[in-house]
Amino acid sequence: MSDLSTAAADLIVLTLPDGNTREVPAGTLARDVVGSIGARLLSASVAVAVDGEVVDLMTPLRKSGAFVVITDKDPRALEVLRHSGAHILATAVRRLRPDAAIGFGPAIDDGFYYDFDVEKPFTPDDLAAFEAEMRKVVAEKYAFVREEVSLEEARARFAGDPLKMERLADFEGSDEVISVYTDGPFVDLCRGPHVPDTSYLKHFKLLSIAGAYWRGDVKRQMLQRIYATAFWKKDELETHLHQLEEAKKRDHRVLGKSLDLFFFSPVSPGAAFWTERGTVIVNELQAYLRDLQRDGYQEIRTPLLYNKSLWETSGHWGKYRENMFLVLDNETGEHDMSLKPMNCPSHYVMYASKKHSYRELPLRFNTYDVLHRNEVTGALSGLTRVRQFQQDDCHIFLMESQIADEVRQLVQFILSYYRTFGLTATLKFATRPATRIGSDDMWDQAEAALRGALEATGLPYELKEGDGAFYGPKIDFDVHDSIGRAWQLGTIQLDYAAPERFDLSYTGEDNSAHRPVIIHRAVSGSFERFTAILIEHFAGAFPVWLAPEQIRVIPIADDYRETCEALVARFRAKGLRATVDARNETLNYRVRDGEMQKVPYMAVVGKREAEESTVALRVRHTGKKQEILSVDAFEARVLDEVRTRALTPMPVAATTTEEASA
RNA sequence: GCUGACGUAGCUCAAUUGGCAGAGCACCUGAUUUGUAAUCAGGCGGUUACCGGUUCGAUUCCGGUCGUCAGCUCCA
Repeated sequence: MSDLSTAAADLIVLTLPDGNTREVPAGTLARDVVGSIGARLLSASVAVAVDGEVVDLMTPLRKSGAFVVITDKDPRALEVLRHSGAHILATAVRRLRPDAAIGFGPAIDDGFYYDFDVEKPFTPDDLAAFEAEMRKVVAEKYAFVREEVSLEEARARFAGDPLKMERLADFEGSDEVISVYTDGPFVDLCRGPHVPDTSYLKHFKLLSIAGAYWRGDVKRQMLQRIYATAFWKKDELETHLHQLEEAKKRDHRVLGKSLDLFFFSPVSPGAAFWTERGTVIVNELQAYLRDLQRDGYQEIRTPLLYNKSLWETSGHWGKYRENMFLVLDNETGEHDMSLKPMNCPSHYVMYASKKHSYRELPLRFNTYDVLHRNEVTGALSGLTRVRQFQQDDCHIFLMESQIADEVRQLVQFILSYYRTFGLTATLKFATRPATRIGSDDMWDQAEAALRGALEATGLPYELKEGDGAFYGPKIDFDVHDSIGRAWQLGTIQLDYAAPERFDLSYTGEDNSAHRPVIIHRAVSGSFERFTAILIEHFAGAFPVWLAPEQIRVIPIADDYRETCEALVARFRAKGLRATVDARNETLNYRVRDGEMQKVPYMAVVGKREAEESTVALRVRHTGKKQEILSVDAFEARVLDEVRTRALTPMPVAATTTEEASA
C-alpha cells in the first residue's frame, strides 16, 4: 500500500484527442478521468486507451500519454465486449456445471470462446441452457471488478482450478502485473479489459461446441470449447447470423452437389470425383495457366511413384513419411515405395539428368502432376483439404544474381492471375527462422531480394519474422473466401538446401561448376482448393469462360426445336458450351431451372426470333430484363467474353462477397 | 489422429415412449405446346451407411467399423 500512496503523489498528464490535457494524480481510475470530460461520454464509454493500450474504466492510470475514450463505435470496444461475453459464458457454465474447470476465454475475429475441462462433454441441450443462464447473469448486472494481486494471492484464489494454476506458474519470476476480474459469483485470472458490468452484453448467441487441446498441445487433455458471438446492436447480430446462413448456401460442398461439379465417395476418402461439368472448370483453369506459361516455361511430367532412395535424398523419408502413401514393393516385400506428396524431388532429378549452362537460366519447370498426401481423417474437408490433388507447380533454377528480377516477375504473375477472377490477396513475407541452414550472407541476400521484389509491387505485406522455411525465406499469398476464411494459395520460396542435397550444378561463364538456387512457386495452391474458392467466390455463378454450360437455348414451343438445335450446333462449332432445353415443360419451368443451374446466358427462341434470326437473351440473375439481339451479335459477344476471360456476366451475388469478408 | 454430433429414396428432410418407413423435388409415362423463376395426372424408387448385440419385434437402445460435419492439431 505504501507503494500506491507514494505513486499517488505523482501527477500524470493525459492528452485528449482534441489536444486538451488532463493532469491527474497517478492511480486515478480511468472512469474518473472520463467522467471529468463529460457525464454523457462516461455513460457511452466502454473502455479507454492510453497510448493505444486498451484498459477498462476501473483501471488506475499510472502513466502519461495520449488518452482516448472508447465508445461502442470503436472496433476495439467490440473486442472488449466479446471478451466480457466469454467471462459471462463461464459464469453461466460454472453455475450449471460447478465441476467445470476453466481454461482460456478470449475474443476472436467473429466472437469469442471459452474452454472448459469437464468429465462429461457438453451437449447441444447444454448450450441452450447455458445461453439462458447467461441471460440471467446479464440481467443481474454484476460489475466487472478488477483487482491486482500477488502471485501468492492469485494461487490462493485459484487453488481449485488446475488449469489456472498451471497458467499462474508462467508468472513465476516475472514482474508482469497479475490481475483478476470478478463478476458476481465468478472470478477469473485475466488481463482485461472488460466492460463495466454484465448488462452490457445484450446481443449474443452461442454457436457451437468443439474439442480443443489444452494450450493447443495434442499431448494434453482435450477441453470442451464453446464458440459464441456478440454484437452491440441487435441488427448487427442478426446480420452476422444471416451471413453465416448465406455463407452456407455458397459453401462449395453444397454448390458442388447442386451444380453437379464433383462429389466424394467413401471408396476414396479425400479424393474428388469430378463430373463432366466440374472437369470443364478444372480444364479451363489449367488451359489458362498453360497459356500464361507458354513462353519461358517448360512443362514436364514425372512419375507418381518412387522408391525410397529419392525420399531419403530429399529428406522426406525422415521427416514426412507419415504423410506419404507407402506402396509395397513385391521385390523387396517392404513398403519402400511412395506416391509423391510433392513434385520438387522429381524436378531435381529432371534437372540433374543433363548438364546445364548459365545461359539456360532461369530454367523453369512447371507441371500439373497429381500428388498424394496421407492426411489424417479429421483434417479432410471438401475440396480444400484432400488427399489427392494437383498443384500448378513450378521450380525455377537460377543464379543468385537473377533472384530479384525473377521474384518481381513471379509476384506480378501470381497477382495478375488472381485479378482475372476478381480475387485479392494479402502478402506475407517470412524471414529466416532460428534453425536454418546457410550463411547469414546468403540470408541477407535472399531476404533483400524477396523484400525488394515485394516492395516493388507497392502492395502492403505482413512481415512474419522467423517464419521462413529452414532452407530459405518465402512470400505467401493469402486469398480470402466469401466466409472470411483466408487460404494460403500462392507461394514463392527460395531454396538453397535442395541444390546441395541433390548436388545440382550449372556451368558458369568461367567454365566451372556452380550451384543454382531454386525457387518453388505455386499460384493457385492446388486446383482442388482453388476451384473451391472460386465456387464460393462466385457463389457458383461463374464468369462465362469458366461456366460448365455457357449458353442454354430454349425453344418456346416444339415448333422452334430444330431452329434451337441448329443454333446450338453453330455455337458448339465455335467452341462454346451450349445446350438446348426442349424438355416438355413450361417456359417458366425451364427458365427457372437455368437460373438455378446458374447458366450465364439463356437464349429463348420463339416465333419472332426464329423468323428474324435473333434470340431473346436472358442474362443470369437479371430477372425479367431481356435483350433481343441478333444471333451474330450474341455469338460475337460471348466469344469475346470467353476470349478475354471477362468476369461477365457479373453475378449479382459477387457484391455480397466483399461485404462478407469486410 | 483427438473431442463431439450426424449418416433414412438421386437431392432436401419426416417417422410419438422400440410396433407395416413417408413427403417434396428429381426421374419415368401420359395429357398439355407453353413468351421469361415450378402445368396437371399417374408411376418407379429403401437390406434406414456397414457389421454385431439386446428384444417377441430395432430407423429408434448398446458396441464396433467406415464416412461426413464443427473444431483441435496439421496444412496446398
